[in-house]
Amino acid sequence: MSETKTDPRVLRTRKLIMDSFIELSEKKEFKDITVKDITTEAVINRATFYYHFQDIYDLLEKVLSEVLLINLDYSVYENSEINEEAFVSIFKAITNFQKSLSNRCHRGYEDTIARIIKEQLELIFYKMLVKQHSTDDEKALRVAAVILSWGIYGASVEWRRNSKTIAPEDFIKSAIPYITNGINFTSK
Amino acid sequence: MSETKTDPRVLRTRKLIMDSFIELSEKKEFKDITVKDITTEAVINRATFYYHFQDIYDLLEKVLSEVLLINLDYSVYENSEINEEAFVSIFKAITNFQKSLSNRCHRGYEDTIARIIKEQLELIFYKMLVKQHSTDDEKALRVAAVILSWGIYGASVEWRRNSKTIAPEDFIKSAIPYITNGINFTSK
DNA sequence: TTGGATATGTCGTTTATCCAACACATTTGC
DNA sequence: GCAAATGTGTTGGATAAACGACATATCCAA
Repeated sequence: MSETKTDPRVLRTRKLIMDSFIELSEKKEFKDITVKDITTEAVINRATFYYHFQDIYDLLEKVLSEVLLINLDYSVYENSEINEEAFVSIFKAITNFQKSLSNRCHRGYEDTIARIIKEQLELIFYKMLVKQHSTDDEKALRVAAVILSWGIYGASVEWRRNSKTIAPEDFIKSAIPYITNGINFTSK
Repeated sequence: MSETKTDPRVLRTRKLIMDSFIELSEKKEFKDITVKDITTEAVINRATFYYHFQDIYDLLEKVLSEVLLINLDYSVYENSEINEEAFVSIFKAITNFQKSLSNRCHRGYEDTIARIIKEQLELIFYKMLVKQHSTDDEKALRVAAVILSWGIYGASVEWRRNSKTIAPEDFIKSAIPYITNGINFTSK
């Protein structure tokens, strides 16, 4: 709730850097983008880059996390408990996100991207679980979040591999009954 | 030529302030715009405003000068000596500029605006005269620039008062022969 | 008229950003 | 293969911008 509001300078600078990176990544592949490119585009000093990010991989992570989070948060605010609707919209968010990535050619960073997606998913699911079950068994909820995140991410991998012709919502909907029944069974 | 390049921070901040001011001046009249409004819109600290501008009138001057200068510079680079074409395009720049102002309602500041326009015109004309006549009689060129700036500005006032139905280019073209003949006569 | 609210301009301190320089790694061209 | 060029990550000192506070001015409603 009460986030200590951060210095407007850092907000500006971070946005400049991230936007410039996104801009550049529409023209070149990630491996061809240098820190100098980014700071030149953003018109900030190269040293300032390192004030905010550890290196260019750190930037990649944070940009991807944020882009993904924007999609996911939307799904969450629309329906703030884990139900069929939420599941479907989160799944669509993931597939959308991966589609936008494939346009930007981050080849060779699939593992990094996969990790980021799962991390963000886990965060989201955990938040929702806490809201839904106000238990204090934090660890159990964390594990549940891990399971859900890996599961839904795995589904997106599967979808991309075989079933791109099926609409994402139909693809995920077909499996949901089994999952949700399972969840209801164990938690009630 | 060799302008000492200025700190990117000040370029950014000045642009933020000026853009915010222009943005605000499309919604309110100048007299209703406060320094706080501007700095809030720009998301900069109020003290920073005073680091760059003496007060809000100073900002008005600089914004107007810059907007006008953009128009004028274009005219100058297109044809860098004072001839009929340059005269016409400068005249059009002035009338354009005044038209854009009348949309933004700077009522009560006509005198300020008139002064700014003449100052900028004088600057432009002086530059062009220096380039054209590489004499070292600086003072004479300054006086000539004053005459030209007042003259062309006066023409724009006259045009706005009576002849808005005539196209600016036709309006100014009708008078040019007499002026340029005069200039050629005295300088050759 | 008064008093509260809002705007102005300034100051001292803290923090973010700039800049030039450095040592080191990687790439590129010959 | 080597040299030159380019990229990386870090440092120390200089400067801009942020922030909170202040005295003062202006405005407006009670």
